Amino acid sequence: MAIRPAEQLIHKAAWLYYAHGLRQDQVASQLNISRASVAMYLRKARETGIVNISTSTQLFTDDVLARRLEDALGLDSVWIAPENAYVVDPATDIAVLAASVFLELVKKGDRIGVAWGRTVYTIADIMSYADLQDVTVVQLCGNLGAPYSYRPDQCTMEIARRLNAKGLNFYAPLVLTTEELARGLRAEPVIREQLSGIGDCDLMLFSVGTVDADSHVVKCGALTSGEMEMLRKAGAAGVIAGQIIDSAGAALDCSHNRRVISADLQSLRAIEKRLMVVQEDSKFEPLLAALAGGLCTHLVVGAQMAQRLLDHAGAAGKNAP
Amino acid sequence: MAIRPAEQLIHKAAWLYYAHGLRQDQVASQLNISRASVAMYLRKARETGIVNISTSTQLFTDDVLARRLEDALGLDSVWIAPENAYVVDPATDIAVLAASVFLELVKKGDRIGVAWGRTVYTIADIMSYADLQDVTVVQLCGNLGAPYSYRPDQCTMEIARRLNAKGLNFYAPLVLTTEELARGLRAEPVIREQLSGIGDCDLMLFSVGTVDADSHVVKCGALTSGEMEMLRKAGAAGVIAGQIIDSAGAALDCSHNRRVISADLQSLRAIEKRLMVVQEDSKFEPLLAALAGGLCTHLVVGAQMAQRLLDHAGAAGKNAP
DNA sequence: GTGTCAATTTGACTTTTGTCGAGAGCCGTG
DNA sequence: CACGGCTCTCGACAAAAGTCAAATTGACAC
Repeated sequence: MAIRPAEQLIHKAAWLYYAHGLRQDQVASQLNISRASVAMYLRKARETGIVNISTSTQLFTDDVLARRLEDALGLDSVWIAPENAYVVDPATDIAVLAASVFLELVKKGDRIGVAWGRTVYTIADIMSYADLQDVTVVQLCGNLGAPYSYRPDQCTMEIARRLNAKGLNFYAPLVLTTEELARGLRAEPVIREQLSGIGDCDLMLFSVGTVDADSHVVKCGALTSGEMEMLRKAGAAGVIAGQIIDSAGAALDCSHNRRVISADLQSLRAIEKRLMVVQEDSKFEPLLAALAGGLCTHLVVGAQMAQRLLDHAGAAGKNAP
Repeated sequence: MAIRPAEQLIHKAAWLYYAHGLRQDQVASQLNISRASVAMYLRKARETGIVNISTSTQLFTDDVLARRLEDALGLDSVWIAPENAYVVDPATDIAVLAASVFLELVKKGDRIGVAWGRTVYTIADIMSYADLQDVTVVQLCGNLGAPYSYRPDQCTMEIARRLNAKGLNFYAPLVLTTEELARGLRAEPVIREQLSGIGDCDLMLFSVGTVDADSHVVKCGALTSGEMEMLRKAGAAGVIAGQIIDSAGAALDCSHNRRVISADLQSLRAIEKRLMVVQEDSKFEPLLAALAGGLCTHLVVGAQMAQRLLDHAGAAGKNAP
């Protein structure tokens, strides 16, 4: 019988195996199929998120360093990926941790804002599947016109797919050529609606970009390296969802920001849980800017970066009083 | 080195294996231990709840029968354990499902009320481990003086142990000989505090007892079969947390209820999620009584019982208009 | 009818995992 | 300091799970 085995069989096999603790051959005889099929169904069950295998990220917050950072920075929670005994490379380790943390923070019924970039896409890519109900994933900023590897819509859709959620894409370019056009587009009902819905999110996933010639926004063509150079001289310190922020974490008053279609920082701050993930050690300054702006509540970083942050906070603390 | 490998190693092994997807031998070489040890740590990780393997109970609510029951009874959610292709026996199947559902409903930070009885204890016994933070499990009624297999405190403690939660026991007998003594005891600060804390629970797990000579409360010696006989004549229809309810689901006006140390039904109804589990088909009448009293919001039953409930609701519906 | 196609299933094989008893280090005790 | 008792660890074997190419099946078009 080559009838589509439907979710029914997958679910049943998963139930017998994982919930009742039967062995695969026992499941096979219960369902009158071969053990090989059972093995296949179980793989599908894991890939679909019908079964969920998660490991506690407790240890990574229990770290003394993490606790001290939480206090020093006034964050809800900090996770630190240890960098001594890493598995593949520090960046991947951080992404794996971030994916677990993210899945731990998602609740059914949630509305989730997702930014973009290499970090976010890496997380999406290694994230395991979940079968959450009534979850919506919304794109936080416009798209890139040119085809590029880690596009905002790709990040959004991939995460939505993994969570078995609805993905809400942004059908607008990230950056326009004139401010007037950007204003006009923002006023469009479809766009306006999406932008105003961002504040209703329960959770947000993002990273922060650098403001040098290697920056993501430069490489993807949203800005030339010359423009970036000028912006940096004007006080640019980081990039959040396509927008330039200064070292205080406020949106920089510049033409680029006025030509961008993206969630404004005010709306982002209205989101209860804002998970920021930083992989590269080179993102120290941008990270500081984002923290200064109170843009994140939950943070995942590597051990090295964590130490730098704490040293910085300690030094600043000592200078202040 | 026979130093206690602490949670540290267990956690690390679990992380590499489950989050990073390494094989056991790879984990072993990473941690410089034998693969056999890795296998052992992983088992411990599962037993501790450091890793969590859960399977969606979606299918059991998606059932048409379940949906119709939700509507007919006005419940938030109904799960039906299919009884045709059962694994061990219907009762165990129901308990396995109930345990999964229960774990799905628990959130960290929750306060959970737990009643007692064979059903509750069975669920506790097969429930997998979880590593939840800040969870408190409170006992909903007093204890039995005589040693008995499914004691209230055992149910509470076992569930607390599985969830890695704090267990709050009731240091009072379930039923006293005089009403006066019961009143006095209820007024005791320790007891009063515990009783008044019940309404603050987020979740409650309970079953309902029968009111015949085979009843749990009779077998454990809280009531003689003669007393039970009289209570039944007086309108007793079921038992909830040691208290007798009538067919409308209200506390029966009787001496026994006045001599019992237990959460009053009003407090129970203040709990947001009230999960009731019924294993035996013989509990049809008690179940109806509990439903009539609006005592549960979430229900787990077997297919046969579900069908009877729906037939009953349908018949009642037809008679009414 | 019957040929084609894609999906599903399976048996046989390989790899991975679970388990057990033996051994080794640690500690308090006599 | 020798002695069990204890826990942790490991090697080797047995059991279970993963994988793949080949076979079967039903649907559909001709």
